[in-house]
Amino acid sequence: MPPKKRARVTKAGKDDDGETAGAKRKATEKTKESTESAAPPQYCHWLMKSEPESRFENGVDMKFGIKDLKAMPNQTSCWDGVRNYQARNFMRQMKDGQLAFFYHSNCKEPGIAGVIKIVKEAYVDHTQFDKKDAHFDASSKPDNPKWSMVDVQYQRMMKRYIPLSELKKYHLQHRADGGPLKDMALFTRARLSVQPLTTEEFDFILSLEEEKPFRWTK
DNA sequence: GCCAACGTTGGC
DNA sequence: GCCAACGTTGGC
Repeated sequence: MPPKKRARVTKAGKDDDGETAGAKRKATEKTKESTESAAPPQYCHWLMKSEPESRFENGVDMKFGIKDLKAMPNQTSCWDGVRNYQARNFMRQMKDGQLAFFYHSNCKEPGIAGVIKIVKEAYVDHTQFDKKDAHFDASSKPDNPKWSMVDVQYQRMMKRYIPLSELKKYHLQHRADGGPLKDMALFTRARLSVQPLTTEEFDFILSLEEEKPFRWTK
């Protein structure tokens, strides 16, 4: 039922519980004496990247901008094609009703285009088994699927587009003065296509909608 | 189109 | 389990 979309992420390693070697090592150290419930911090806001301009991968157009989501039935789509364990694990943490920014990547002017809502929590990404899909994963078996997806629904456009360049200026400024974007994953983990935002980061970015585009003040 | 950053692979 | 080679992301 959920319509189709494409998100793009790297192929990743073979570890079937989905941690990189480094992350796993850390987790093991951490959970040695503490119990299972040494849970990761719970995030409730997200940023999800997708490409609004045409680009062909294995003969398939990866274009899926916020307008494409809005044009879907019920303005809803599954977020398939994520093939990176960190990104997948963040999707598995997502809860029904949480909000995310729809980020336009790999385009003329990258930036945050709008707000979307998680409307279905993580379930099996069927495209991993589809040989014709750009993100087919021959190493994933139906009895033990590797990759998950969520469903998202369009909420609204940003009142104004928030370009990456502007976010970066705030990031640099906040690194110096301790402001809310000082550790934003968009800059500290630039290649992650699904990333968490703290409430402070999310609220600060929303507040930018009301501001004039950033200018350096002398 | 270039290429830096970084994640993954595979030889040893 | 190190690490060089390779592949991908995504800004510019």
